Amino acid sequence: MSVLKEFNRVLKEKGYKFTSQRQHVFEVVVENDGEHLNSQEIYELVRKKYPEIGVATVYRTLALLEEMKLIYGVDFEDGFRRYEIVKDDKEHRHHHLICLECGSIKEGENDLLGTIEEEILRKDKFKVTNHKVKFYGYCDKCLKIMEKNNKTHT
Amino acid sequence: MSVLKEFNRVLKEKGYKFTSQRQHVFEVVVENDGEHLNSQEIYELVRKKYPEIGVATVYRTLALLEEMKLIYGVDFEDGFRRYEIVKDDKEHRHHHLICLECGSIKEGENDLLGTIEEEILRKDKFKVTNHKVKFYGYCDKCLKIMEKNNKTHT
DNA sequence: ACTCATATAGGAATATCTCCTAAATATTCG
DNA sequence: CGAATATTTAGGAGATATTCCTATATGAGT
Repeated sequence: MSVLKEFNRVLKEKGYKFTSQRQHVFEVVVENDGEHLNSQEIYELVRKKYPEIGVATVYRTLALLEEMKLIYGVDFEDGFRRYEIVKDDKEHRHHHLICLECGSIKEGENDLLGTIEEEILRKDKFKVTNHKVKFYGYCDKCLKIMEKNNKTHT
Repeated sequence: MSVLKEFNRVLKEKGYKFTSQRQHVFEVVVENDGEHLNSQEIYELVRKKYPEIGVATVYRTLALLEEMKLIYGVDFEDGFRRYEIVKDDKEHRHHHLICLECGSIKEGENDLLGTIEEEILRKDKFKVTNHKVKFYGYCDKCLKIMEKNNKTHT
């Protein structure tokens, strides 16, 4: 699995050790891409394959992975820090569409915000290097359900 | 002070009571607009004027104010939930510019994101009703300092 | 003022996450 | 391979932010 080799390589490059704990945590995050797992959930999943692992190690490893820009922590305001994989090696250029009805989280298109960031540089003299963007509203599915309910009500 | 009367009116409208605790919490948030106070800081400030207040009451009141859409909680990932006043009575249409160098938080222009939200409706079939947007980067001041340091280095 | 539902204080409880330390382990070098 | 060494880990204690619990207090309507 080349993604693991790459992980090993980046670790060594930065002088970190390649331990089985780190490997397992990384694997779980990779295998559950798109799930937005939180630390607890990752801990539970890792324990299935590596029962001896400690909570602190999971937290440490997640922090390390984030520092290495392999993963990315998002706060969906549910009390947990949730993680996802960084896809491109540049910046975390994407955003989330969070449905207020069903709670689903969809990842949005990249690059929508580029022009805005230029405008911010012009207007506010602020050089944007990254962003965390969450749009709240209603997903396609829930919109349709709500429309139908409205019709039956009238 | 008409803002307090308005507060009283909205409380009654929703069947909530106008207590001095709620009044003091609300006042502190209003008086420190732009400061992005967290719950602890609000608690401390309220205690100066109303020493008997309890922590739980402050949390409850902040949750109530947020539910009433009078204030708005933001997570700057420093471990605290921070609050600011909702200015327009519609949506929280603004964003934050967070400097990675000095940690300053500036509030950005409204309405920058309107066109993007239209595009999201078209492309993703997702109806946006609100957003939480944080841009990370470097503020004017820090950019200048960094430029200067670069020059002296070469 | 009386009534009653709601709100509060205060502390205990919970939950997430971090710190601490002795033991374990990855990596390097001979 | 095996020894040396610095890093990493497990496990639990600790820290911190927030919520829950309950008897008491208080606002609002009559």
